[in-house]
Amino acid sequence: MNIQTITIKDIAKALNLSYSTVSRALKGSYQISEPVKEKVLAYAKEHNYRPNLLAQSLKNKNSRCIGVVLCTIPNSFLGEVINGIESIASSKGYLVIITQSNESLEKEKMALDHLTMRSIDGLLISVSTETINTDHLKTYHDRGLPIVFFDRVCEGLPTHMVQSDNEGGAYELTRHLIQQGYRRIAHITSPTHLPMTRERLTGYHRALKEAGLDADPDLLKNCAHGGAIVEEIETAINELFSLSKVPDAVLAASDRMTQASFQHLRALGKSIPNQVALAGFSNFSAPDLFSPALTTVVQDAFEMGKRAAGLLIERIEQKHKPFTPERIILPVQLKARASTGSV
Amino acid sequence: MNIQTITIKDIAKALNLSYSTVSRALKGSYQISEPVKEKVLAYAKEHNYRPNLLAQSLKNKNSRCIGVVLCTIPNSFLGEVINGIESIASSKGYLVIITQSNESLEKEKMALDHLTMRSIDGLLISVSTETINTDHLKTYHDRGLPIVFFDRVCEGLPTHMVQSDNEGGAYELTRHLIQQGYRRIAHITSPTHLPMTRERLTGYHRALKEAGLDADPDLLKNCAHGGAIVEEIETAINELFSLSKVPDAVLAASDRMTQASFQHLRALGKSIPNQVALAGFSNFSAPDLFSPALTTVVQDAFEMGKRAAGLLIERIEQKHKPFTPERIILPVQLKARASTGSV
DNA sequence: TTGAAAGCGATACCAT
DNA sequence: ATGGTATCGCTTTCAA
Repeated sequence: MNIQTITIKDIAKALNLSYSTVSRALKGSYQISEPVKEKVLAYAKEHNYRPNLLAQSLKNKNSRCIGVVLCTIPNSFLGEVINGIESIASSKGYLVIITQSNESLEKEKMALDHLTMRSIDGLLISVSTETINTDHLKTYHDRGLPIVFFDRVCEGLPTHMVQSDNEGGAYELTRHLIQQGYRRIAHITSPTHLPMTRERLTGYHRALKEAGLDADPDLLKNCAHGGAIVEEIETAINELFSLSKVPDAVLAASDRMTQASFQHLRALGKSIPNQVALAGFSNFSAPDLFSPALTTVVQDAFEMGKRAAGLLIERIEQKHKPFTPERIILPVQLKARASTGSV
Repeated sequence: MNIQTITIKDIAKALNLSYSTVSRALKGSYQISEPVKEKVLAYAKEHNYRPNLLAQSLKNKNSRCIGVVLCTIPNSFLGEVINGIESIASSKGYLVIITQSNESLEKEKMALDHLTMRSIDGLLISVSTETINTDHLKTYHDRGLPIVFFDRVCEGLPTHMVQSDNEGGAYELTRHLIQQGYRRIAHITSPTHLPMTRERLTGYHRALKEAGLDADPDLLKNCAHGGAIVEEIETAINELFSLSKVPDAVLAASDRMTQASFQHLRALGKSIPNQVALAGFSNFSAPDLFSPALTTVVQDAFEMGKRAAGLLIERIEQKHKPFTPERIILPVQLKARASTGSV
């Protein structure tokens, strides 16, 4: 249903004008005389005229909507990204439609299909952990849908991407752990096909190498679902602690992984940071309320949303012009706290 | 833009049929012969026909979209509510459009205007703390927009509402605190014009009365912005602790209030639960990771979303039929933890 | 069973 | 400066 009071036709009839004149007057066209403009505007205001956006979209072939696909909304990091997206989008007059993939490729495709059927002007996406093949995105991209990746980006599509400095963050975290005296640092990672995972791994390795430490492959645990399934992380941690040489520190790759690791380490009765240190990528609103307070690398989620939305809208509004895909790397910030012995 | 491959007209031309026949065949109308139906469907599938939902909406005067207005997306409770809403909506073929009011009446009105301009079939709303007057909602409701309230409901509109058992929750929390030996229990509340606030207050008073305790008005602190502004809560707590008779327990009304109270009590160096106990309404995913673990009343956020969406869609699809406004009260669950001395 | 045509609301080209 | 009209893609009434 559409809560519409009057249409252009109503105004035209009431004022004895043609549809086109009213339409033009409403848009402030220079070809319409002042008196007519004023009359139309006044009548429109008085009768609370509101254009039918559906009809406009149908005619103009644009909807001033942008679609967002991400794993899950109840997530401290992504929630802030959404806020960043909305701040830019609404200032430019775009409506944001958010859909969730729940880490499922199937749902990601469905979300994409739905969004495009509803006519979106562009897409912002952080892919699911199952998204190895990107043909579904490529199809739409090739047909002209502007796409910008954020957070979990994908290689292979010539478009913008906005992400955190994953390598730098993992490097800082690892170096910090080493400085604190930890030597057997385990790393719980997301699926390896994600660039993000490889970048973090690179930072981790670089810090180890710089310190002259060996990278023990036993200390690397891969979580195929990126932490969506708690058991996965519990298993990883259990395996780590059944090694002959157990780790003395755990580096977790995401919000959920950090939290799940925390919970499971406590359940196992491990004392943090004495028996084992814990640090991770995370955007909890209050990591200092945990016991002990969590050492984290904080990403600028809001800025990520803003940048991604900005680039997308620029693409949408300059569709004709050629462009060079940009890859934006946002700096992250190490927050050393008690969980790594920093007091 | 619309990623459309072919239209009904294309199919009609290709198969030498009229538009109407194709349209009917696509909908599986009984008036179309099997062979024609099959031909059309096959051709449509082969050429990846996808209906233009904008055009359909314009014609049918429905959009199969429902709008949601809430304070803020990055919120553990509301995030889960959204998931509940989506689970029902998507199963019934509705797209969910989420907008935020950020506790501002102005933004709430704007969100409402935008949503209705985009043609939503119905609205789910949890009002902002500033929403005392509900004329903006009434206007749309009177014009036929189905509305269902959730969480922060409003009186005065003859429509469904879905909320938690606020009175019961506050009662349980207060009774628990009393049982644990606390006697001067402060209550930090949301704005008093919200039914939710009054209900919680009632529960709090009922428990006090039952235990034969006086309700000291000094122990009641009202936060006009419902916790959106941290300073507000800090001030409330500071005032409580500058009383001649300080409280020995604090009952917080929401997620954000609970967290902010926690943080500020710690900043003040108050030992929880020895110097002061803390308990509150909250849906943190891991209240046991706090130090000390938080005693909370947990609301069934997902169920709230499901019920609200279910009622709304029912209203949308049976618009003609008269209905009796329902008020659904969802049970809550007390989780006693260390912050109230329960260890 | 199928087709023709009007119309949803807005826009823009072509006239005047 | 203003009006007439076709069009966007789809649905539906009326006719055949």
